[in-house]
Amino acid sequence: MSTEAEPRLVEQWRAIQSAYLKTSNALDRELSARHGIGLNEFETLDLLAEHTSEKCRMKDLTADSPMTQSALSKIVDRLEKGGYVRRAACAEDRRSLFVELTDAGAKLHEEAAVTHRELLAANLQS
Amino acid sequence: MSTEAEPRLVEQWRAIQSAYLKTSNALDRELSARHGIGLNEFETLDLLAEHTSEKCRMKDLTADSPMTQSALSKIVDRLEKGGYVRRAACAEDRRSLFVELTDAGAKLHEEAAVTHRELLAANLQS
DNA sequence: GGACAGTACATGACACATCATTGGATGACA
DNA sequence: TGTCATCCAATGATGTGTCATGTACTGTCC
Repeated sequence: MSTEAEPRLVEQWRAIQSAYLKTSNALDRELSARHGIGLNEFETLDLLAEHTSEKCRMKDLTADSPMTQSALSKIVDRLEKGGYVRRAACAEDRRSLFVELTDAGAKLHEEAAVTHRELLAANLQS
Repeated sequence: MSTEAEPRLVEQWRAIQSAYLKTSNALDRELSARHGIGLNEFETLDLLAEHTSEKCRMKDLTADSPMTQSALSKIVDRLEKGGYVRRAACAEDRRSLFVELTDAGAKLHEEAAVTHRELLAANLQS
């Protein structure tokens, strides 16, 4: 709240902003070039890969992702069209849908994860 | 490069991502609600306000902003339509355009800057 | 001074995110 | 059981960003 704190906040914000934009642009560019998916697609695959033990509903994705429900629906559309993901009916609650990685999706995720980590290493100071 | 460094990188990345998205969403939302401009519009006004001593060409904006030249052209369109900014011919180089804050633009910037700092304080840990 | 590469900005086509809404399923309660 | 509020997911309209390109001007080099 003090007036003197403000310049530091603005600096801190610019640092975050710059780090985020630089890194996410690099990630998006390289993931697209090497694997044909954008950053948001990759992160969705990543969520699915973490959820491997339990079935993952659309609403679980929505809960764990910063993206909108609407956006996730369209991302899953694209992933499904690419054959990386499959929507499966949910017997217990017919409003819900399970989303599962296909084998191709698991493979893609594994490969793209290498690129992902590589770029984080290159763009973030450790 | 070491394998052990990777989890830390991923954590660091998620922290940046989360801080950025949370803060930029809050900024965008509040700036829109209270002042009718988005975050990128505000940051463009901010650049113009800093450049106050010298005239600012479109290309200076492009150099100082993470945005694309194309995006800036459209942002300036919107700001101009709102009466916050004015494009002025540049006699020395007729390809160039000066971009100047109008009085309304300076006033808007001043007001919005308060909101901006307030939200930074609320969203960033200091 | 004429040709031409390079620069400054605008614009059109396109990608993708959000918001608002819809359709269908569920659960609670009279 | 019928009604109704709520929930899950998809979809259409819209806004805004990028890329590729167009238009106009500049400066250089012959």
